[in-house]
Amino acid sequence: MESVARRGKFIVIGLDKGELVMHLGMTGKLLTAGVETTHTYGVFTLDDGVLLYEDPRQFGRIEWGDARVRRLGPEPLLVGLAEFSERLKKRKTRIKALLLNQTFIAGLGNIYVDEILFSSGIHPLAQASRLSEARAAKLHQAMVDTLTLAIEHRGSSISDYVDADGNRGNFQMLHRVYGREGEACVNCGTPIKKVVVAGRGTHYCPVCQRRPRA
DNA sequence: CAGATCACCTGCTTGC
DNA sequence: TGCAAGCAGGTGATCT
Repeated sequence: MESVARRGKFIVIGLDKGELVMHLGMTGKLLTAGVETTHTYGVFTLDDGVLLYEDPRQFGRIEWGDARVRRLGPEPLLVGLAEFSERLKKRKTRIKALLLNQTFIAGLGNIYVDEILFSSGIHPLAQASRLSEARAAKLHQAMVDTLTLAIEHRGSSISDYVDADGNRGNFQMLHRVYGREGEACVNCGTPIKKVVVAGRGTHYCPVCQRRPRA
């Protein structure tokens, strides 16, 4: 093994034979300690130990080559406001669906999209191309701030997620809309709503995130 | 081509 | 208590 990198939700492992690209899906885990279980689908022998790949739901993938990675959009913590805003203008779809689209921007998942939209006061059904410059700027800032804070808290552990050492994250304690249906909005007290957008559970405050005009 | 929906799989929670 | 239905952090095939 010569290198390990991340791009979006993919882990790229450089080997002398080429690149091994992994995606953990929803329940995949790569562990440096532990024993094989019925859900262990890969065992990698390292010079100094073993790497176990577990994935109960089997939504994860391990493949050769970077074909998938090359199609990804920019990294959310690297893309500038100007480029982000330009890309938004070209898309007519609903902002929630667009932020989840990995070819638009890489690495955002359902939890973080809901939290980012809440922070920026944007309704999940808002049409991307119709966001004002000011709202696009707010969205960009919320994206950077939310991810930075989540990384500091080592991610969101709701049921399965742990890091490579088996440790849970803490960011779920700071979720303001995700998983809080019916609870009072931290800004205005209105009960948080949950609907389905782009096939995903979508949590938002109906007052702080105004529905766009049709 | 862009956008929307559904299928994929297992396990845990909910409600009767 | 038991069991079926519903739901879950993601994507990709397949429609329109």
